[in-house]
This record gives sequence, structure tokens and C-alpha cells, in this order.
Amino acid sequence: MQKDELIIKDILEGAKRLFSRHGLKKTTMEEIADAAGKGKSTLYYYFPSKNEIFEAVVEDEMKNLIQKVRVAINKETTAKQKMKAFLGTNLSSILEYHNLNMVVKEEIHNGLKKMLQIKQKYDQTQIDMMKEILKCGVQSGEFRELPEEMIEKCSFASIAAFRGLNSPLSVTMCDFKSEQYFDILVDTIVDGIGSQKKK
Amino acid sequence: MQKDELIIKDILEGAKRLFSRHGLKKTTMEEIADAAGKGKSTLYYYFPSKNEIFEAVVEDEMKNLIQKVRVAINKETTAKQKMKAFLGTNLSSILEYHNLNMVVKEEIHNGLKKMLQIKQKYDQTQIDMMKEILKCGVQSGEFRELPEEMIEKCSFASIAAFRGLNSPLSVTMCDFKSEQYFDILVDTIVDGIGSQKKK
DNA sequence: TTATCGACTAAAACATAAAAATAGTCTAAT
DNA sequence: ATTAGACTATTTTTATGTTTTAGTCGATAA
Repeated sequence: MQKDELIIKDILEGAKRLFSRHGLKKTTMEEIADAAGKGKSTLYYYFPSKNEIFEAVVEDEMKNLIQKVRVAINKETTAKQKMKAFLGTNLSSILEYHNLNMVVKEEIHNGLKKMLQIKQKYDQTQIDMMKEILKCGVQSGEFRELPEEMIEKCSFASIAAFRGLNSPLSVTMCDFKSEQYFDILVDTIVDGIGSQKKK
Repeated sequence: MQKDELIIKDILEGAKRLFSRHGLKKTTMEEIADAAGKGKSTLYYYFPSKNEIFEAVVEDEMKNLIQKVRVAINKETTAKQKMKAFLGTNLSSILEYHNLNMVVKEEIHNGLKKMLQIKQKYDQTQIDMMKEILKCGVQSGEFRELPEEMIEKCSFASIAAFRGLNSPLSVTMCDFKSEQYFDILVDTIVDGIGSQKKK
């Protein structure tokens, strides 16, 4: 790893901790600089602005999650198991980075356009991953033949459903355990609850 | 209808319009009183506080929706159709009272505890309705035999999924039509996407 | 007794200006 | 190529006085 890459990593690590604790506005450039053991103006050698540091932190975190999810999916063999691994890994990250997620949500609410873009890009990646799982299941014969359009919509609906399942966490937090519902959600999507009349 | 019930209805109607437009804090008691053609202090004869007027407006709206959903469900015969009617009616109301919903969300965000309680009570009612539909489907043989616990969790997951499906509306609004996804959601819940190996 | 309101008060929201903190620049020194 | 100290223009905070507003009370009429 290059020296400057190391420093950037250092800056981002400290910044992540600070942003998670105090949010975007309440974290000052001087605090970030101190945490990295540098002078304030040095930060501007590596980043053009505070916002871009924040964006880098968030993007970093998302790449991280995508990576983890990828690994978890590849470990599993059946499409059904892949779906469960997908949901489980996502949940872990939501719990682990709850604070940062809250800050991102806040900033989106505050109209920080760039944050919304990043979030949407990440949502799209999630949908693509689910699409991939569905296609994999169709190919292996685990799922029935589904037209492309159906795969498209079904993967979107799955992600949306998952988000809904987690949103109680944002409001209630802590006492509600959505893990319980993953298996049911996946089982229902795969097997349905109907009495097997259809082709 | 009693005279005072009529006046209360009048007050709530005007208050609903005002709250929808300007939110809780920016709507004054004097405005509400003017809208009802009464003096400000007269409001306190009917309601103990501004918050309670707001709560009454919200509760009123929710009772209204539950009523509508009930009617829509009863019209349909199959459980599948009932589920679709349930989702469709809910969506209509979300669209119709988008402003008021936003205000409620805002107030929950602002830590108005009572609002959260009302919302949760209403969520529970929704879950109960879904439970009822599922049981109805089991009884008619449309769905397979499901243990009570499964019905419980499945109805919860359905409502959560539905909420997730609608939440893009809150962020993106307008261009995204979630109706498209209802049929797929319901069809998937009922029939699944698996290749019919399971009992 | 039931319903209404005008006058009142205490608390909250708003406006404003002065003071302090902060993001970002620039230049000089490694 | 990297760092930081001194600087500035912009925000935030603070302190202050003023206005608005929720909620009370006693009087009044039906």
C-alpha cells in the first residue's frame, strides 16, 4: 500500500468514528485532522472539502458491505441459502453501522443531494445482487422459469420488503429482532403459502 | 347526530386541512377557531389542547381508512383478491392523505410520543387484518395449513414488506408506481417462485 | 346548565446584532 | 510531494428584546 493511501485510510477511519458519533455538521475539520495526527490544512491536500470526506467515508462503508455480502453469498450453494445469507449479512451491517446509517438518513433528509445519489447507487447494487441470486436459482432449476421482467420486479420487491422489515428497527430499535422473519420471508418467497394448485 | 358532535366534526375538518397544509406547529389555535367560525377559547370547551386536536384528526383519518379497507376486503371473495384489495385500498389512502402522513412522520421524528402510539396501534390493526385474510384463505383451502405462529409472522412480514414497497414514495415520490408491484407481491406470497418440489 | 367569547398570562417562537467558531485559501517551509 | 501557520469569508452561537401563541379565567348569553 502506498504511503498516501495509508494516510487516506487513516483520515477516513478517524472521520468515520467522529461522523458516527457527532454527525456531519458537528464534526469539525480540526477534530478530523487531530484524529489523523495532522494539521487541518493538510486535509485539503487529500480531500477537496469536508463533504467529500463524508462521502468517501460512506462510500467506503458501502463497498465494505457489498464485499461482505458477496463473500457470504458465494459461500452458500442453493439460491435459497444465498437469499438468507444476503439478508443476514445486510442486517449485521445495519446493526453494526446503525449510527452512521442514521447520519446518512439525516443528511438525505437535510437535502444533501450527493448522499441520496450514493444511497440510490447502493440500492441498485443490492437489487442487482438479488437479481443475480434469482437467475442463479432459475438456472439450477431451484426456481421455476421466470421472464426477465418478473426477475426484475421480484428482486426489487424483495429488497423493498427487506427494507420494510428492517425499518421498525429505525423507529423502535433494539427489542425487535428481524432475524426471526428472514427464514419466513425467504421460505414464503420460494415456496409460497398457496395450496399447490397452480402449474 | 348531536349538535356538539357536529361542531366537533366541523372543528376536526378544518383542523385537518390546516394541519395538512402547515403542519402541527405552524397551525395556530386561532386559525383552527376561525375555520370553525368560533372563538379561540371555545376550542378548549371541546378539546383540552392543540395536541389532542391533532391526535383526534389523525385517529379520525385512520378509523376512516380501516373502514374503507374493511369494505374493500368484504367485497372480494378469494383470499388472494382480498390481499390485493387490502394493498390497493391502503395505497389509495397513502396517496390521498400524503400530506397528513408526512406531518405525522415529522411529529414522530420530533419525538411526539402519542403519535408513535397511535401509529403503532394502527399498524397492529393492519397486521390483524392481514392475519384474518390469511386465516380465511387457510379455511377455504386456498392456502395450505399454516400453524398459528406462521400466520402471525407471515402477516407481520407482509405488512412490513408493503411498507418497504411504499417507502420509495416518501423519498422519490410521484414517478414510482407501486401498484405494479402489488400483483407480483401477492402472487409471489401465494404461489412462491420455487419449482414446486415441496409438499 | 351549556356554549361562547374577550381579556389575560406565561411560555415559546422570532428577530437581530455582536461574538465566536469554522470551512476553506494561500504561502512558505520542509 | 507533504505539511502547517496565518489568514479570511462564512456560519454558528449567544445574548437580547419583541412578538406570537397556547392555554386560563371570569363574564355573558341561551
